[in-house]
Amino acid sequence: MKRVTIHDVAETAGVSLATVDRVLNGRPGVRKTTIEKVQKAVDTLNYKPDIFAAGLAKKRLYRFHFLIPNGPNAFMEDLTREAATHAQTLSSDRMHVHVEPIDAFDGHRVAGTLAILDSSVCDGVAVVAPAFPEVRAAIDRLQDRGVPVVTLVSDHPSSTRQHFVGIDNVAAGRTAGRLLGRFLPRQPAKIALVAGSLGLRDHADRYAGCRAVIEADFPHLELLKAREGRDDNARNQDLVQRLLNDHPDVAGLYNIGAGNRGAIAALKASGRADDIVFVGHELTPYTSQALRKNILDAVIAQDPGHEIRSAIRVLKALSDGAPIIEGQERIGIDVFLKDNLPESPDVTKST
Amino acid sequence: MKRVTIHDVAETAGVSLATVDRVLNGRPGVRKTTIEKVQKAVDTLNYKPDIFAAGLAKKRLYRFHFLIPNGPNAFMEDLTREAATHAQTLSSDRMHVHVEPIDAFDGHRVAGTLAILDSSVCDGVAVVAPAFPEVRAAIDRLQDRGVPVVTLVSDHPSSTRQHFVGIDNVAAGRTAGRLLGRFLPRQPAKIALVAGSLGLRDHADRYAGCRAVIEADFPHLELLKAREGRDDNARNQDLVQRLLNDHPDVAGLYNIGAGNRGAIAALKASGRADDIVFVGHELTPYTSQALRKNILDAVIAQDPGHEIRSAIRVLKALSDGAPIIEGQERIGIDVFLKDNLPESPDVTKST
DNA sequence: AATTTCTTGAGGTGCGTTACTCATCAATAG
DNA sequence: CTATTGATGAGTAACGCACCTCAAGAAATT
Repeated sequence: MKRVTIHDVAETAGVSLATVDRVLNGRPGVRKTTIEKVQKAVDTLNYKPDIFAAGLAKKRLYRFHFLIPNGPNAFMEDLTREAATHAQTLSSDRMHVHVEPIDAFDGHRVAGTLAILDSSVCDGVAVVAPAFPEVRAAIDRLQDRGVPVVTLVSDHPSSTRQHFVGIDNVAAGRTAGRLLGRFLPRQPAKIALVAGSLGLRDHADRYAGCRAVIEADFPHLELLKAREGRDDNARNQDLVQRLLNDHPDVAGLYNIGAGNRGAIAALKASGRADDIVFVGHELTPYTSQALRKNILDAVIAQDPGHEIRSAIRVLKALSDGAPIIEGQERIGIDVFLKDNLPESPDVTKST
Repeated sequence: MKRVTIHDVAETAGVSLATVDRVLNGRPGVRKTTIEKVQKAVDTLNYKPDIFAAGLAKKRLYRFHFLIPNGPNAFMEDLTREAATHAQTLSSDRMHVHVEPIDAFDGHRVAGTLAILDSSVCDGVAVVAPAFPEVRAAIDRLQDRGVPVVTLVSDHPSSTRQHFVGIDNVAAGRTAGRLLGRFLPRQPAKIALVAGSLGLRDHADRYAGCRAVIEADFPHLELLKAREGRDDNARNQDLVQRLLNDHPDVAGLYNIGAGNRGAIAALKASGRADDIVFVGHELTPYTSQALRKNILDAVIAQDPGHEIRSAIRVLKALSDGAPIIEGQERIGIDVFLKDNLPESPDVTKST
């Protein structure tokens, strides 16, 4: 069980240490046949470089920037908190995670933030990318400069980002639709929809997924036109209140985006919270409590901790040129009922 | 942004390198006041040892043994596969994960396997612990010998195991109960129950959770007496077939344990698959397909990949004497409908 | 044949810790 | 006053790899 070192590789390949080093680190000046000899030796010996020694010698440093929207959004706050927590924990692992709050509605500012980054200050970027063309362009340019970029939560499929860490929002919407369909009695009824903005890709995807399922499998249910509340609690409260007033026969409510607090308040005030099946997104102290109180009936969520850790793993792999284990990086669409809530609502303690 | 090394600590503490080393590694022969001086220097400089250098110098090796039941259980096979996959990946991280299949029904054999381990051959053990007193005793003895032990999937709360990696099965049962209650129409009906054995702690917990929810929130539903099929497909098929025959008014089915394949077959054969709400556990190729075909209506699951990774992290932390980040190690109770299934049914590829 | 270019060997240094040994020096006990 | 113990300094050899230099032989070019 002794470790295989470059010495062993050199010996069995019949070359010198220097040559092995040249091959292993892709340095020039080695004949093709020699390269193959070395590679064969590596394979037969199953040589793996010692990450400790390599890391030490390389003085490797992983400097990652996380751009996460600020603002009063509980989910983004969770993301930020998780990232900050890991920034602490991982500083001993030669990883410097820098969390930079961004204004998700100001594309130029975000693009500007991305524009000043390059490989001299940063080895990888994870960004919750607002869907502006200038942001997409900035991502592409960053990649050209050799900085790997992963998109977080919200994807930019047309950009050259190396990886997307997040959930399939169409599937999430389908899941919401099925829960609504199955929780509601099998009789004609209306379902009210509230979104942040259908201009946002994730919201549009969820909407499409939900609609597809309802139309296909629950044709007795009627989806009302989606109202846009910009993920704002006050606006959502107002919207839901009005929807409930205008439609006494609304039996279901799906909040596609954030701002559940407003919807919860309106539903509570209406006195119809028990009768209306309400499905929302993201686990927060508010949605947890609403689930416990039977105001919310189900929450579709993604785990911010998993997402941050996955993003870090992926960025590290990209920096190292290591392969990404797809199965490990798949973010699940979590379904929470009142019974399978995690024990503590605050995901992370300040330890 | 320069790295702080022990040299810096030694300098600002006004002591020698050797003394810093003694303090940092808890070696004897240092006066209390000196220890404090060093510690203060560490704090003010915010010194963190370089894991690369430390790992290299220490020639640290993490040898973990995973004892996982063999036999034709898809979930255990997944666990085994995940562990094996990580054994490969992590060998470069100086971790040697050894997977040892055990016979979960032979307590003495398992206890014997545990008995021959000690700190000279193994730095940590994760075991899917069969609920035999001799196994519990063996775990306790292993810990006494200085080998940290975590229980996996199935807990031994009364043993001295350092940690449990798995889900809260009462909550899982509650979740199943609520899904049944909400998916079924609000009218009197019977729910059939199949378990592996109510002598198994996890199964008993799930049963209790399900019963509690049904009785409290869905009193119009009647839970039939749980039949025990020993997680065996043939037996389960037989059981379900008989249950459906004997009770034409059965509207729901909850398979508490493994052996979904048998239940699925029986349900399919009965021609009542579409009408009966069927909730089961664990995501396998069979349950995935049954969900897609509307035979299964919901699957409660735990992610074997998460569990293996969590166990490894916990064992590593225990070996290092490092703290465990509870929030990160909490295993979620996953709910799968046909819409939020992971893309590929086989969780891991052979790369 | 002379010259240039390519390829390889030999060797060294540094990375930050760990885990030693050996030598001091002081305080304390006998 | 000496022997003993305790606390500390000083130094060093790994650990395995990355990266660099210098030199020399081989091959290709002119």
